[in-house]
Amino acid sequence: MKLRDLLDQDKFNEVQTALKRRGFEGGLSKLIELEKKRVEITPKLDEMRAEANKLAKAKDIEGGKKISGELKELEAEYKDLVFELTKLTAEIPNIPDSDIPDGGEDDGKVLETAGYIPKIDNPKDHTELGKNLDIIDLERGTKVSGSRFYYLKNQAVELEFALIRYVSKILGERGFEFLMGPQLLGERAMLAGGYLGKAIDEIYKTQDNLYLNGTSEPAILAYHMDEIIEVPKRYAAFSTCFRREAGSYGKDTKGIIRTHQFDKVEMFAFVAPEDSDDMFETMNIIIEDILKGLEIPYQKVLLAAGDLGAAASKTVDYECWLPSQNKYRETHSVSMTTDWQANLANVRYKAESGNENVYTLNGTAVAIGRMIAVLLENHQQEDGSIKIPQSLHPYLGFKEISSR
RNA sequence: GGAGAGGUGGCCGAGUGGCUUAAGGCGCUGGUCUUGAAAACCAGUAUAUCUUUACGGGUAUCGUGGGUUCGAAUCCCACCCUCUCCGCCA
Repeated sequence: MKLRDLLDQDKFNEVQTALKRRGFEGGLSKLIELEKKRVEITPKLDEMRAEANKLAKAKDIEGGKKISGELKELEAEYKDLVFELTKLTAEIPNIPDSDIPDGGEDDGKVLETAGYIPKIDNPKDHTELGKNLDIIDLERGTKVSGSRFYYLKNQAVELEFALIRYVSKILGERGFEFLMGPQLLGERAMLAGGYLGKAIDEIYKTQDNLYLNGTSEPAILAYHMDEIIEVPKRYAAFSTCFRREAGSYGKDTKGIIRTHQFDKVEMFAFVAPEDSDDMFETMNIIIEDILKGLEIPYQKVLLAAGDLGAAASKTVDYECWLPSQNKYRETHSVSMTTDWQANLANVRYKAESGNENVYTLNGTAVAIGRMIAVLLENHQQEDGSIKIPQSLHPYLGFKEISSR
């Protein structure tokens, strides 16, 4: 969406109504007010500059002096306007897709349920399983770095590597290029990704003004920052992810479901707008392939408008069955971000009508911590051992994890 | 971290206050010539934004942000980045 389109009253009303669905009320009218002003003074400014240039060329010192004072004032005003506009623009979240439900966290719509829920009497949770098998050490993680940190050990570490290779194979076959990049990111990358607005409390910041990424998404987006690229481009990136988990006190304090640090393979795509729905579908299919291969029951949930991240217009969460909690828990998520991120990161492609912003999409391929928890719990046996699903056998030297 | 040198169009590179409308070269596109190609020659070749039915025209951009000046790629200040050497280091 372009700012100028909002100068049209009908369009403005439409956008404002749509944004209200996701709980965004203020800001928009202020933005329009400033934009109107900008559009008004731009030609004036250009004219005055043209005049000043003419005088300078003619070496008219008197006339030049006269105009340069006024010019400076107008330039200062213009600069303030642009600064304010940039700030406000970044605060406006993406417009929610008209297909998604109203409401908040509890109003997502279950689209599909797949897989068979395993029959386990008195299922142990992954914390207990991990401890008994000596593959997850939470106590020492806490000793060293505080709550929400953990060590993976032995077969759990191998399981991580196997999961990475397993999803990499699937992603490679789908034409994804692999990326590993910086995990400390500059301000512009984080801003463009949509992480410095409402979500800023989730992000660690260093004394060098670099931010620890909470996902590799902003690093991939910023890879093509200020570029005109060929579309489509598909990337799969591995990164460790850091999250402050501010405001989630008391939630998931046990185990490795919600931690300050975990590893993840992320999908990201730059596409032409007309191909974005297909790419969204592709990412969904990939996730479903991955989960089916791992023999994990899951449900697919279309998030409600009030539950979206700033950049997203539409998000589908995948929730895997967690036997110890007797419910589905989020492990994957796919988001359509339309041109929202590309607008801030200035990523364009050559369209027929000229250079246009690309559409971007992102989705989880595998978030290791949660996936290990889900695997351990769903594939636990009565004797406390873990049966490894067949799809991972090529990447592991064992077919089960047991306490010797 | 210390010392020095730098940052100019897609790339190389000239440019120490107005003759720059950023020279020249390379690359790329089109044309002439050719059976075809190469070479040669000719022409074109940034982005954003405003304006115009169109042709065209205006403005901004020489790492970023300020400053000096009628006028800045050029002078001043701050910051960022790159390279070389030294130190430290998986």
